[in-house]
Amino acid sequence: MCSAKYDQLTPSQKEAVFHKKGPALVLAGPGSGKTRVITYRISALIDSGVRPWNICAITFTNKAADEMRQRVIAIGVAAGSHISTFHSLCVRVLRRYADKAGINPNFSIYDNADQSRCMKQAVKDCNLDSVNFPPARMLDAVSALKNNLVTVVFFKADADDFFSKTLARIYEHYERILSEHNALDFDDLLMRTALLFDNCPDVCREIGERFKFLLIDEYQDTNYAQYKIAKSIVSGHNNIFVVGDPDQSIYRWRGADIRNILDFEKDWPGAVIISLEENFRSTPNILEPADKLIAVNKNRKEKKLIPTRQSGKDAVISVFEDEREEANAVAEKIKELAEEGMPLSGMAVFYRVNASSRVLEEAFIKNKIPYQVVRGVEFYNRKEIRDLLAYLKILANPSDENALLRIINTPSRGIGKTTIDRLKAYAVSQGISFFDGLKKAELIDSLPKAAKIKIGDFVKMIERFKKDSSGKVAPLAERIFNESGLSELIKSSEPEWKDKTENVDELINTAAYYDQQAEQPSLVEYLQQISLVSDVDAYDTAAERVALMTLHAAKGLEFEDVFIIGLEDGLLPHERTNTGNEDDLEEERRLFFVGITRAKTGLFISRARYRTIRGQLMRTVPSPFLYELGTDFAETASSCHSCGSRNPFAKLSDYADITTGIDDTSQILHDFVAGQLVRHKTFGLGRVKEFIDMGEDSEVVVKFNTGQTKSLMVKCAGLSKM
DNA sequence: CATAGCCGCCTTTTT
DNA sequence: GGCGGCTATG
Repeated sequence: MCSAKYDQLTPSQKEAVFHKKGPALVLAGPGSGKTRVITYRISALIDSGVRPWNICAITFTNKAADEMRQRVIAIGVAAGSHISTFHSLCVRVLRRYADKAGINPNFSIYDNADQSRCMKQAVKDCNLDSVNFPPARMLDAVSALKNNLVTVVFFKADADDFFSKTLARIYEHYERILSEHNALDFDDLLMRTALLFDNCPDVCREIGERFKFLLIDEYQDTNYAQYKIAKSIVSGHNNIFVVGDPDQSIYRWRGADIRNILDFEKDWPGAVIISLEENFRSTPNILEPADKLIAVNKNRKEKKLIPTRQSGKDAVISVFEDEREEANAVAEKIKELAEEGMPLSGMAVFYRVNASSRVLEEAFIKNKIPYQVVRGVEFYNRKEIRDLLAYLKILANPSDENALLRIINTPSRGIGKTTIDRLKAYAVSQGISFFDGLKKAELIDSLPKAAKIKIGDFVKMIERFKKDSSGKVAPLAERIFNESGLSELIKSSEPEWKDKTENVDELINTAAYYDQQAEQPSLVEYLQQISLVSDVDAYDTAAERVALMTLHAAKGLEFEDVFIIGLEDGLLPHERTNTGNEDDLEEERRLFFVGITRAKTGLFISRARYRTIRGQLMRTVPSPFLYELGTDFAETASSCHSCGSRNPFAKLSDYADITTGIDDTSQILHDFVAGQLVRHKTFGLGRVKEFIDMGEDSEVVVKFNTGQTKSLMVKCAGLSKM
């Protein structure tokens, strides 16, 4: 505590940073210095004599981990503490204790694409059709089970109704396929680690001794498996220190359980609770509407956002004709701000769904504004990248059938579907892996001679690569690219061969970077690492470019000026959450809240009257959230209404009026949209379920908040649109 | 067996 | 509007 470096902390921040031992929960609103508290706490612990390697800090993304590492070093602490995400930590643990976890340490990590492939197969293997049992839904269900540490055996024993029993079968088959491929999915990483700790007290103890202090950021977004992992690690000493904000919990759909943070005191008796309510990021102009919005959520602990900054410019809500006008206006406003001196890196545009980035990109290109779409995984989803990685994966893990099937005939080498089917049948009949089946192709009677030769050549090539797969990754990747025929394949793809080559070069660069930074480069480790990259990981904070990202990706970031587009019912809140489930709606509200509170001084919210959805131009309904931002806010806008500024094409700076938009829609009486909010004189608020267009005699089916559903004649019903 | 073209599907958010 | 999978054709 000797150092002046802690002087700038507030009293509550200091209380958190210098918390000695035992469990502590830091309830911290947006912009209150959460990450700073963890960073300084690492430093304070080390100052007090704790060895760096006895500290484990968990962040939400790899990007956040990288930044925290740099900050820890920047405030004068030598590196050495373990800072990573839960998933990365689990991979390390699982590799180290693979035998005790009952897995092969060279496991592949299966991403969404791999998972759906396996799930499709699993559904098929159960002789079920994918209409009644959509693989995507089954995957969600299995993921939820894994997040709650429900194993196949456990779930099977519990399944009593038809659906559960069927799901249990699907789950079992899916797990079998994964294990045959020697693969783990994202949820497995957590579940297997949690179960390992449960089953092997010695491993648990060893980890607990290694990590004498556990710090977790974004604790509101941890799921049950992560909670159990944390609990196991600290079981010997209870030195758990978590930081989070229940109002920023936006990953419920992924199993995040807000009770982890709400029940912290119950879980760890004697826990110290520290609140950080002061906001150092945003002006009151931004915090006020944010506060009013989040206050609408019923399922929450009340908490005020206390501004510490001076008032600044007003937040703005604008209406545009369609998504192109909206995107254009955003681009123009950004250009204007840039001309006034705002660096491009200080501005960001947020949207609910990734698909929204397209229109924005076009507008940015047209306006010649440098931008970056923050979407890291996209790179790894490119065909040429996946192909090259598949070669590497098959070397690291020959059981990885997904990888093998991907490259066995890429580039074409005359091994077609029939050959593959025969090979597969043989492998299954012999109870060996697909790759081992390939090696024995000579013995398969059903295969023509030509096919055997081709397969033999392929196997020889893979074995050749395998011989130098033990050292650095980059030279191996380069060699495979040149010798496998991938390089020619790409060169022959006419218009985009240049882009593709650049992408491959980029991949080889990342491999080279890995080689250089790793103590002992290993192909397996490299592959496992890149499987865990997240969207934000690709975000180049230093680049002088405007950042475009989803609201989810925006978590933990901050910008001087923030644009949030598409404030329309069905988009934000998203229609998939219009299930009548209040919890889902509240999560969407929190998502909007997270977006708003990323802004330091400028907040520009917008919506479009029409939006192209699935290639069709649709009339939209304003997001109900717009009405929750507060009356002052709405009045600011309507005062402009009186001055006659109603031009929907106005720049964002010329306040368009949100109430104008409402008036506009309510005047058109013969056109309702399913999902739309309406009000009836006697039944009150409701949502349109169906619109039956019969001109003057049109009917509309409305489900009212009272619970009843009514079919009404539009011309007599006197419905007003909200 | 390869390729092109077509049909029909889905389409939230992500480690 | 984009992709995966299927089919028809070479």
